[in-house]
Amino acid sequence: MTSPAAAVITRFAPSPTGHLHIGGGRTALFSWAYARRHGGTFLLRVEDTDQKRSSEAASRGILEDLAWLGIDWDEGPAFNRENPDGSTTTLGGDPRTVGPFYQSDRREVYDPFVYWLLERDLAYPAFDTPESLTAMRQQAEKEKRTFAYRRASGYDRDAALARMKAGEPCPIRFKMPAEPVRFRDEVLGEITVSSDELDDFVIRKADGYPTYHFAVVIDDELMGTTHIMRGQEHLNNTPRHVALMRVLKHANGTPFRIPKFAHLTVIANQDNSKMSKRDRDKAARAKCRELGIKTAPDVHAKAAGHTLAAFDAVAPADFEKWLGDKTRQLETHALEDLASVIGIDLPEIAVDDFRRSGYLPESVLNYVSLLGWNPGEKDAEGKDLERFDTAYLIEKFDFDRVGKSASKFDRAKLVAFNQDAIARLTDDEFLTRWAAWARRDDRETLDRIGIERVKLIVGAIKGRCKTLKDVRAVVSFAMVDDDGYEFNPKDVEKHLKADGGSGLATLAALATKLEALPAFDVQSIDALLDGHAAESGLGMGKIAQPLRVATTGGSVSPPLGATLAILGRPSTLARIRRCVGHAAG
RNA sequence: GGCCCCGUCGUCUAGCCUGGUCCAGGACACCACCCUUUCACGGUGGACACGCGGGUUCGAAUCCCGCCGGGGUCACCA
Repeated sequence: MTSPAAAVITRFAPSPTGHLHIGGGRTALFSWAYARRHGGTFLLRVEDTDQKRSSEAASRGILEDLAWLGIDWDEGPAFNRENPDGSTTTLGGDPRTVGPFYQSDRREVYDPFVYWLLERDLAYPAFDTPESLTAMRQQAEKEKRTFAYRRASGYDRDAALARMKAGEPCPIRFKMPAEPVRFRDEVLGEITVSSDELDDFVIRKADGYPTYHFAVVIDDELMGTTHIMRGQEHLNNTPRHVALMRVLKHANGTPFRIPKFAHLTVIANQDNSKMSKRDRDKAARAKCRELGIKTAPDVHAKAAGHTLAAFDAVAPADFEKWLGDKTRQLETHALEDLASVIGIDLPEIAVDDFRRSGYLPESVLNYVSLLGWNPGEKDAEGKDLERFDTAYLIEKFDFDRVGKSASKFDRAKLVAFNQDAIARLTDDEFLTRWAAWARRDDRETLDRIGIERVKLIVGAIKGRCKTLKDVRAVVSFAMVDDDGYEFNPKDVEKHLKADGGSGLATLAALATKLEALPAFDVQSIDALLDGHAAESGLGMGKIAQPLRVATTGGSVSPPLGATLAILGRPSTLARIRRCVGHAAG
């Protein structure tokens, strides 16, 4: 038995300002895996102390993102996750009564610690104006040294306390001890920061809310966190937190513990810029500029065949503002509408972006866990082991194999992982997964093709899909009306009219046979085609390509059995008839 | 700019701690060929890296120093 003191408690503490970023997803994954590996507890805490930027919707979105990934939290906000079998599992809860888990609901938790510090002059109210703060910063910059706010030498503590007690709003700052801070990071090693670099940072804002620095320290202590994993952008904050932990005590005199830290590297774009939600808007904006799009009507002018429902919900004036303002973001679906019109793939940044693009959670998890970590094991062929599931991750994950250098996100490799994961799915699994995905993210294909028709040809199309979204492209020829597509002139020439119209003759013969075929399914159609090839002495190419041109307009489509089966007999025959007429006329 | 962190193929990385088995291994991407009714899939093969300069050593991707390069951070945001 492990003693309670040895139990591992990890947490993920997002701030709800939008969907979960892929980097946050990796942090959550590692924290979760570490807790699972040690039979510990993984908890979720929502850091919503910034009233202006936090939202209820974003919190819910992050919970959903985590649940979709399959990362379940033992403690934290309650969430009902729907399982594939239709049942639901409730995530979260508060068995140790360490909640609530929204920091905005914990305000009264922080104040006693603030007062405790205040009484001992380890913290103090500050009354600087924003102007004087800016002036100090500029002065420091001019002198080429780090700006670190320190309490002025003439500070009148009694007067300041009196002003605070009189109700004057003011931030409260922590009085940073003068000694350097040294701590050990599980991945980076020993880190030392001179006290010159540390400031008397704010622990409680004038609005009464604790700052992030204060709330994390208090909450991690109260919730018993033993291991803190977070992005490397927090590395510079850690000395502040450690300094606080060293002086803070509970009411009964017990000092705070110092948990173990592990700072994970940043995930960057290929050009080394930080992956940011704005990258999606940036990509779309650049393409609009390239195409000369300046107004909403310009978008409509190019919209042939594309739905613009979400885009049209955006006021034209707002769209124009968006075009000229790098800091603006378009609503998710509006942006996707726009992207399909201008013909670009938006870079996925948030977990939800990957979900909507049709990636499987297991491949996202697998790929992302390899960014900055690797198991260091070989597979049966002696190659580095790269493809694994979360059970394996849980079994192997530890800090000693976490990398120190930043990594770039390579979408192509993710795609390869996803393609592989899809290929390993059984036909039934694929169908179930696709249907569940399409219900949320591709209603159009689901409605127009329908699960039953996809089922007919699932075996033939599964291997052609790199993502679930690709089903749409693979069956797109079946989504148009029988007279709703063009015949590619070059293909008509090459496969139908050449050789004195032999392709057309084949088409006519095939139409008759197809009409008489007892069962119009993939196998029967393939058998019929094989039979015709043997009988006529023609190569398969001479048979298949004319049919493809006739039924899809071009020379590229899934294997013919599948192509014709999903169209169904009436459409197939109607399309052949139309084509013959077209080529003859 | 100050401080902190990092530096192996285009990208993710193994190897580095405990120097020789590394004229550096794997994966993705790329190129070629094969398979094939198209497009894909698949198969086989190929090209591709130790940032630079010193030092230590019989021997350095591995240890030390310097330089250069990249990233992070400098809020009453988290």
